Formats: sequence, structure tokens, C-alpha cells
Amino acid sequence: MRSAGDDLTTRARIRDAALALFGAHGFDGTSVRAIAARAGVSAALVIHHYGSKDALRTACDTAIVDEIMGRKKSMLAEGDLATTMQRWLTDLVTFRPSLDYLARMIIDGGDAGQALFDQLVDRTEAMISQGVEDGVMKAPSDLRTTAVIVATHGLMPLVLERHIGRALGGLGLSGPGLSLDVVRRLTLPTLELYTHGLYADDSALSAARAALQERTPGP
Amino acid sequence: MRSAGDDLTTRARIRDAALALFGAHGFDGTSVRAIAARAGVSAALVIHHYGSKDALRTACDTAIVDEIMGRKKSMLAEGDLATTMQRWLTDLVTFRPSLDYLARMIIDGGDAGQALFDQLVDRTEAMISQGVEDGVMKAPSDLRTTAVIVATHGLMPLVLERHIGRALGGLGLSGPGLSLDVVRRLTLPTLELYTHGLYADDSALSAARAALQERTPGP
DNA sequence: CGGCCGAGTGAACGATCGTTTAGAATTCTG
DNA sequence: CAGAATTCTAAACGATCGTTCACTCGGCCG
Repeated sequence: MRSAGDDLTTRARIRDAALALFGAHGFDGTSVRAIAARAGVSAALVIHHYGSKDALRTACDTAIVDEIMGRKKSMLAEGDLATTMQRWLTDLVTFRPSLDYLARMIIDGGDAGQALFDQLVDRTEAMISQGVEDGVMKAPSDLRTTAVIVATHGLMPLVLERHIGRALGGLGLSGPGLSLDVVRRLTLPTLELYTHGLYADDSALSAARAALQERTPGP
Repeated sequence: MRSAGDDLTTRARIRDAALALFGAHGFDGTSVRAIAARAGVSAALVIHHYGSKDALRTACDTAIVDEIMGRKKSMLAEGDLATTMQRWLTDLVTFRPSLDYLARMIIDGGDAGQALFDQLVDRTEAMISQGVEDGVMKAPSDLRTTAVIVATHGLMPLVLERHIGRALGGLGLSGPGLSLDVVRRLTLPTLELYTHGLYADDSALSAARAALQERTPGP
């Protein structure tokens, strides 16, 4: 008899197969039989181990969340989220299933995806707060909203990886979507944007400020 | 007998029903019978009019693209894309089906979504070029990549609308996702970011520049 | 008026879906 | 070694899927 937490078993193979297929073709686009075939077992065994297809999805969710939060190896539980993502991006071939599944989890809007997004925003907000305190960042007029914007911007390479990869032409070694070249090419312009902005002056900003104030004239 | 271009017919009602359901539950999550029920017809009639479910999806794609590109009403065909989006955002309740479908079209990565994204990037690139020429924007070090970044940033409220709406707490009148309040709240911080950036100085930027140069020391 | 064609429907078909069941094979346990 | 528990499979079940078929109904044209 194997303990519940034991991995590298048939049970774990099924979960990994489900994770890869869910990430590649979506939940509805993946059949239990396809998962079973990829794991080299029968369809009935998949149900036997996880109870239902939905429960299997939940197992994949928690597995990914555990992996991204790194609860297993280190109890740091601190802002290592960015580090984890960075590590994933440098080894795109290995972690592509995880990245694809993660993107779909966020887009599908399930409970786990919501929790993940909210945590990401919270951490981003804390990061910006710390940056302002340390003097390396400017204080935004609306911290929460700015955190949402920065967080979503960070998710974009994940969610739209295929489009970005295609638009930047880098059909790299890791198939369609992001390649290491594309990630590298994104780095400088992104930092440029976050350092100098895009507009030459603040005329657009003050125009918008004026337009919004005239709509809500205040007490 | 009705002409092929005639709308407001049963055929158009079926397409609108499909558009709404595809946008709400996805292609795989929508059955032909559900579309038929929403349109008030039989499932067989849906197939009779469009040949297959896939062909119906294609019809929805072209309908949305026609609507967003505005080919019907005006032949301007110029940078009205931003105007269209702005008009949609001010009437979220009416255009929510279109917005939902559009978001799904882009993340699903079909041919129509690819074409749409590529056009968006091209127009963004042209817009930045013009902005630089007019002196209202700074010249980016990598125009194409910056266009991709700005374009994808603009798509984020569409793709992650539910997350953004939830994170900003504005459970408005138009259901979950974006509300007019949320859109308004996003305006100023976004322009702030595009005007002043987020970092207080260019230390992060120059550090990244140095790191990238040391990896590719040149010939 | 008679023939015809498109709109529209209800029933059914074959395929596939997630899941269940019965049982064989294997492993652990007393 | 006997027995219990676990792992795993083949087969089938009921539901639902997209699609087809046979058919009716109502205008239109010669």
C-alpha cells in the first residue's frame, strides 16, 4: 500500500498527463480516455484514482499552485513568485505544460484561478508599496489599481504567449509561443516603459485628469 | 425570398444566439441545441442554415470582425479601432456579448483571432510611429516589440475583465467583469504609467541593459 | 392551378462522452 | 499460506453530442 503523499506513482503520472492535456486543449477539449492513453492506463483507472474528471482538474489546480508557491521545498512563502516565474521562463521546454495550464487556469476564471490572481495582485501591491518606501518607485495616485495593472501586464506573456511569439517572429526551439529569444526581446522595452513611460510629456495625462474631474465635479 | 445580406432574419437571430453563448461558455461548452433554444428554433434549423457548428463559429468570427472594423457603415478603414473599443466600453451592457466573444476569439488562437491580433499590433505600431513623429511620444529602442507590449496591454481589460472587475471591487450594474466605474478607475493610473513610468530612476533599466550586453558580447 | 423551393420540425443515427460494474491480477497483511 | 485490500482492465450504461433524414408548411412563379 502506498501513502497518499507518494508521488512518481501511476496516480501522479495520470495527473501529469491531465495537466499537459488540459493545458494544451482545455478542459472540455480533453477526454478522460485521452488522459488515460497518455498515462498508459485505462480510462476507468483515472476515475478510480480521482473520482471524477472535475476532481482531477481540482487535483491539477492544487498541484500547480503548490508548485508555483513552492510550499513543498521551502517555507519561505515570501515574494518568491517572481523568482519562480523567472526560473520557469528560462527553461521553457520543461515547464511549458505548467505554463500552459497556468494560463488556462487564470483565463477560465475558476475558484483556483481567482485565488491565484488575487494573490498575485496582493503581492504586486506589497511590492510596489515596498518600492515606494525604498525610493525606487514613484508613488502612484491609486495604489490598488496600479497593482492590478502591473499584475495583469505581467500575466500577458503567459496568456497571449502564442500571439506574442508570432508577432515577434521568434519561432524558437520550444514550439510556438514564447521562446527564450522572445522573452529576452521583451525585457528592455518593458523596462523602458516602466522607467520613462511612453508619452513625451504629461499633456495626455492632465487632459484625462481634467476630463474626469469635470464629469465628477465633487462637493 | 430574402437576399443573402439581409439581417434581422431567423438566420441572424441564430448567429446572435451563438455569439452570446460562445462568448459566455466557450465553443466546446455550447451545444447546437442550446443555440437553437436561445434563438427559438430547432437544432436542425441551425445546421440547415450554417451547415455545421464550425461553420457557424466562422460566421460569428466574421460578423464580429466586420462589426469591429466597421466595414458596413463607413469606409474609413482607418484607426477607428480605438474609437470602436471606446464606444463599446461606454455601453458595456449592450456590447458585452461582443466583448466576451472577442476576448475568447483572441485567446483561443484561431485564424481569425490571429489576424485580429496582428492587425491590432500593426495599427499600434503605426500609432506609435506617428506619435514619435509628432513629438508626443518618446522613440522606443525597439518599435515592434513596444507595439506588441502596448497592444497586449490594451487587450488585458478584455481578456481578464472578470479578474480586474473583482480585484477592483466594482461589482457594477453590468454583472461581473468590467463596469463603467472600473473602466474609469483604470484610466488615470494607466496614463500615469505611460507618462511617468513606475520606477523612480533608470537604475533597473541600465542594470538590465548591462546584463543583456554581457550575455551577448557582440562580434 | 400545379409544381417547386426554402423554412422549419421531430425523430433518429452513430459517435463520444463521463462514469459504473464485475472481475482479474497483484500486493500487502495476519 | 490464507485472506483482505489495492490496482487495474474490459465491457457496458445512459446521457449528450453534431448531424442526417423524412417530412410538413407556406409562399412564389409559369
